[in-house]
Amino acid sequence: MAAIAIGKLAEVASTKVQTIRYYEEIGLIQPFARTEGGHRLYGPEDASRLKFIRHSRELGFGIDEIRGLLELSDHPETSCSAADAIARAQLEQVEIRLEKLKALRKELKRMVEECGHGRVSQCKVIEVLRDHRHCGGEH
Amino acid sequence: MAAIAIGKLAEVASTKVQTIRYYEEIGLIQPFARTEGGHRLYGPEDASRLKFIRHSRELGFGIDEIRGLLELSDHPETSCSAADAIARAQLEQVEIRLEKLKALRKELKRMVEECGHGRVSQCKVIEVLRDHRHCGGEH
DNA sequence: GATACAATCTACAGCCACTAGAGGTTCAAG
DNA sequence: CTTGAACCTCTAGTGGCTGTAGATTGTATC
Repeated sequence: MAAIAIGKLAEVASTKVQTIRYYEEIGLIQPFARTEGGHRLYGPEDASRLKFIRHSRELGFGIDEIRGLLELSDHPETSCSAADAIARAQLEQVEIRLEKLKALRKELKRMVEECGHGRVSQCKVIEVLRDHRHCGGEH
Repeated sequence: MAAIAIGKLAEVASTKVQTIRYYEEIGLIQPFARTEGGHRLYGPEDASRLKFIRHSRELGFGIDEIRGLLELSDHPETSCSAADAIARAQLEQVEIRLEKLKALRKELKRMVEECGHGRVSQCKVIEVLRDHRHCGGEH
């Protein structure tokens, strides 16, 4: 059987060894066995699982959501509406963050564009930070 | 003199009391005095300072950057180019995050749009999470 | 079989920016 | 003078890892 050590698993899934051990601690992934000396042993399906986790994290899913998605992934016969709901909720969150970030960029842009490069006493950057009312009420 | 207690300061700056104490711990703000019993006393300039800190945090500046901005704010006679640089760096970070978030939204959108609402075994959401290659190479 | 050295083990501390709680003290209103 | 809200300090927890120390194990080479 093609058992691999934790280092190799980390490599194929572009993760750190510690991260895998952390995922084990919180119950996301388990080695199928250990060597006599206690080294963790993983199979190919663990690599898939870990990649699934990492990809979900990249997409901004939290650990609890990933737990849910993994649960679903482990039960292919169930309806995928739960997965859909989780993804939709995440999309909504992303949209919200996106809007906030856009407002933020607008304000920062104005700040640096209005900077006269003189003394701090006339600095728009500092002034805007000092007084929220300069923001045009976007947040 | 118009000394106010920490609760009032928290209120006027829309902060939590604990947050102010935390800011004190890390050296961002200090009460000008204490009562005999040990209660912190603040003046109006502390409210401005705290608002400055909070607004900067809302704009995504980290504590160390805020430390720098406060330092500049305290020295109005110096050049504002440092403040400008900090703000520009922050703007750049925001642009980067914005781009990432947009790519993310795109992927999530495609995920939920392609979901056939059937079984998990045919679910696009799960499938995409499983295999990064479904992403169109955006990240 | 000995040796060297990389990889792994456990356990714990630290990161950021707070937030929450316990258990006790002080302040201000009535 | 009593009540009760607000305050005090101290400690621990959040999320999602990351890093370190010191010991042990696995493997390649001689």
